[in-house]
Amino acid sequence: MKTSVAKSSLNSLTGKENAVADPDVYSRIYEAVLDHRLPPGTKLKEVPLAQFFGVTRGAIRKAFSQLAAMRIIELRPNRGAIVASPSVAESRDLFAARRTIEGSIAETLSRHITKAQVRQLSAMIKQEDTHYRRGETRAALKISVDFHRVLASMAGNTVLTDVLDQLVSRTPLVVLTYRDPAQNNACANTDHVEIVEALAAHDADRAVAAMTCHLCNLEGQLNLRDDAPPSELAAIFGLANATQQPALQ
Amino acid sequence: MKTSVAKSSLNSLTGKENAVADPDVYSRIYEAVLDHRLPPGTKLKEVPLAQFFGVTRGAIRKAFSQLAAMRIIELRPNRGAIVASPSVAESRDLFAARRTIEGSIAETLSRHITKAQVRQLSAMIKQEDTHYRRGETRAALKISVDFHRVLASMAGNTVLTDVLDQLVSRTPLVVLTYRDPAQNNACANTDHVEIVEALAAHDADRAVAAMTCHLCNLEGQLNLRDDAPPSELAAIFGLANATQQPALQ
DNA sequence: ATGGTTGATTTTGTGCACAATCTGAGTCAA
DNA sequence: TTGACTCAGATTGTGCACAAAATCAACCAT
Repeated sequence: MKTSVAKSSLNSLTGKENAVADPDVYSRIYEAVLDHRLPPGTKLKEVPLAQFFGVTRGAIRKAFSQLAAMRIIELRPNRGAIVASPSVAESRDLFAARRTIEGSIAETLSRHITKAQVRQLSAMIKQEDTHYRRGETRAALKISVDFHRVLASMAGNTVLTDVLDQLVSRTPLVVLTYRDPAQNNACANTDHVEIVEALAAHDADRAVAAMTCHLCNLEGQLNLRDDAPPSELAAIFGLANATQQPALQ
Repeated sequence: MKTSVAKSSLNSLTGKENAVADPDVYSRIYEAVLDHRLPPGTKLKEVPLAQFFGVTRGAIRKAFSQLAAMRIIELRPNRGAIVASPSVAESRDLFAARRTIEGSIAETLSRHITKAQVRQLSAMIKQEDTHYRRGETRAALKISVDFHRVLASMAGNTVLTDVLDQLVSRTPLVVLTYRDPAQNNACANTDHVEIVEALAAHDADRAVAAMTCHLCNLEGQLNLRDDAPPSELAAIFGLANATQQPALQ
């Protein structure tokens, strides 16, 4: 098979790292989860994945470890990995945490944002818009996520940037899990425009408000009612359900 | 040797976990780093550690992986692990991030804190104080750290709690690295009292101010001047220095 | 039917041997 | 002395075989 060939060529390209997952394996699983090709609750078996990617179980294991750190998958002792199914409470907490952190980032950045940075952000928004118009939802979504990452890195606090990266990475999974099918997610591209305008005007209050509002809008588009009385039970059921019919959804 | 005996008994107690480090190995290394028995820059070799702890290299490796995720150690491909030596900029960012997150936590908690929770926090402060009076600095420091963790969990946002846990865990390493020897670190126990009082009074603004002030005080006790012109060079030098003379510091 | 038990099969976890890589002392030439 | 080169020893990375555990279906008793 071309298993060993693919592997060795990959290694020479990327360089192996101690306890750091092969970035390709990591991102391929991550993308699959975000594409809903692997819906929440799906069991991830090591051997099939290793064979499919042409790597050893060890490589899969490392990727699992990092995906679990990002809360993209859940690692259960002796029982393998499943795609995470974030609860309603956890999803709400995630957005609340993002409001806190990104509010702070918007405030900081509004003080020392440069014109070049404003241009870069505007370019991202334009690109995002182009993808949306062409119906390339996935590409647009990716840029939309990157927009927040870039914003964080521009603010200059590396610790907050790292922390936010974890939160931003988890968000698409939440969105896909609780996206309201009735509601068309006209992703608030105008929100991003408003944020950049406020930043460019060096108006901290307005920037924070715009960011908070944007995140609230995003959360508001989701179906995050915990009305179901046995909420925990429902989560378990949904989880077991997905495990049994992973290919059907 | 009792290697295998110690290992199997440990396993039966803790239960092995997929890609999750043995908690004992993890915390023993963590404690050693925080005790400055392993100063920043120290090389951590797998085989000696494995022999010392009576576990296999695999167990050490998993612990490394998690310690690296917490930024307690740094993992360099093919070159092993060293104790992290946080830069001045990173340390400042860490405190800034904590102010953001813990400010939010204080604000949230000030709204729905219960009397029982106030009692619990007061008890922790009292215990911390007792340890300080007895000169048990290490025990006191541990409670002091836990105080912030408990505060976060009381606020109820699990995502923010997790995120803050990472930051809080890294803080002692920063403090030990940049502690000003001249300044006696009369750890601001009174700060904690003030925070709890503000929370108990349901005064959000005062609680946020108290928390921010506390973290600023903590940071202010450190020697975080980046006056050295080649700051990056200084970091590298300090790092290499520590690597070569790990036992002397 | 329902609940519990057993055992074959699948899946995850781990130890070890070997491969790949790095380190540092030694050598030599400029 | 400085710099480049080489090579032995030390250290990290990985694949595989085996061990441990969970799963699932079949079976039995109630």
